[in-house]
Amino acid sequence: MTIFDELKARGLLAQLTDEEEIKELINHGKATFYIGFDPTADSLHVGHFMALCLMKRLQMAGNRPIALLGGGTAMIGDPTGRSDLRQMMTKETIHYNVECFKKQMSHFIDFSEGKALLVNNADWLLDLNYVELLREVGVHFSVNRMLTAECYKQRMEKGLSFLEFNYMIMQSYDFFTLFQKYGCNMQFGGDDQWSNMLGGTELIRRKLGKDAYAMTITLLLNSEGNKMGKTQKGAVWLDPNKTSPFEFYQYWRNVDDADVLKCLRMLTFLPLEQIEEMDAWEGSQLNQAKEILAFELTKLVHGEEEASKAKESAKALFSGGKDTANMPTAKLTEADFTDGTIDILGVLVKSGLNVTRSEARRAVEQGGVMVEEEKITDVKTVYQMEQFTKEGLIVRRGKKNYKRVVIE
RNA sequence: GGAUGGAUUCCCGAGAGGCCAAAGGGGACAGACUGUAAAUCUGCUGCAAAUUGCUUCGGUGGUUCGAAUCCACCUCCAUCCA
Repeated sequence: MTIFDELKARGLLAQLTDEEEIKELINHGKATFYIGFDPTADSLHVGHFMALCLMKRLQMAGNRPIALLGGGTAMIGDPTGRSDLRQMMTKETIHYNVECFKKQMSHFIDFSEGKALLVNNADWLLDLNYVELLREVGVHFSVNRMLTAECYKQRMEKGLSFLEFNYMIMQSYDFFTLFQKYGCNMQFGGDDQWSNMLGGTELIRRKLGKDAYAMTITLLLNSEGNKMGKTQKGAVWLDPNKTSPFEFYQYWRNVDDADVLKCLRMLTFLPLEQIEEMDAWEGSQLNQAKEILAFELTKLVHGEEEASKAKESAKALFSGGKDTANMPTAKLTEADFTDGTIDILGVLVKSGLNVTRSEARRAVEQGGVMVEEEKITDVKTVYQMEQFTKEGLIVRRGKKNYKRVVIE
């Protein structure tokens, strides 16, 4: 199976500027392609992960990837898919985020010996001369056409600043620059980037009279049409300090039935034949597929050892096992106790299971809190410091939130 | 620059001097049912030393016994005019 067919079979391809040409290039390892990542946070998230996987797949097929860090474009802020202005980030924040991205990316992509490149568009965007840019690049863009672009549509009602309006031009200029500097002939990105990417191919055609290609990958949406990888608390991060391997595992273990197969196809490297077998599974059997999904992804992001740990502790918690060694742990200090005691609300808040005491109180009152498999009904329940030594106490809030609480 | 309308809790959105920690919906959280799923039903949703107290309705000041509600100024947003 060719790489192109595989991508297609996995449902990754969304839009392509020239299917035949792109097929030819990537199947024969003749593509030098780039994917842009704007450093809007200090860690990559699931959306980035998909793009990195695509990079990896194509790299394995002999193509050369360029990871473009948007140190310059982040100064502007991509308005795509946003209903309001992004908060402007300081240069320091952007710089810091760029460094974080670099570190994380090197886990996924082999940058050694020029097999892949890592560049930062701050290197060319920041020194641009305004008037010169307008004359060189600005002439090639029609405002009328830009305004009809999908990515600005949502903003036409709420307002779009001139700053953000220029984002497309910056991204187009990136492609143009990479094309000239590194012979980068293709750009990939999320499907929401389509219009920005077309801007680039158009610019290259107009300025150089040459062809470059663009291809978007399907956005990973759940059955309700929301982007996956987002929780109430925010994104699912790849940084283990922001989203622990256990939480990461649990996120995928808990996807809707309707989304499991799609996720397996799009996110894992499991052979398609194996995934097709799972397609026949029904009902509670899907839980196995979810386990596989969660394990595979955790393995890719955090390594096999962490993945096994996460799997074991999940098993222990939900299937009555005894292994508590790998359960997420919360540490209390002596300062958390008054006269050697702490009440249940204090335990819940200090362990991070609840944010406020009011919230913790509600959880207890509604029968959602268990300590060592025993339901707590009294808000005033008090614990002694000694009870947290050694193994500590296993505290549960709701069905899926567990912490082993120990004293330091 | 001018005119008009607007800003309410996580989001949408009622509220038009006391009965307002603020209707209703969504979301989140908890319970029941389940398969760690979905759907459904129930509860709950500012904070706390919790039959009470404290802080909230864009900001600052004012009127009043009492202000989300009235007044003044300011900030931001939308629409129209320039």
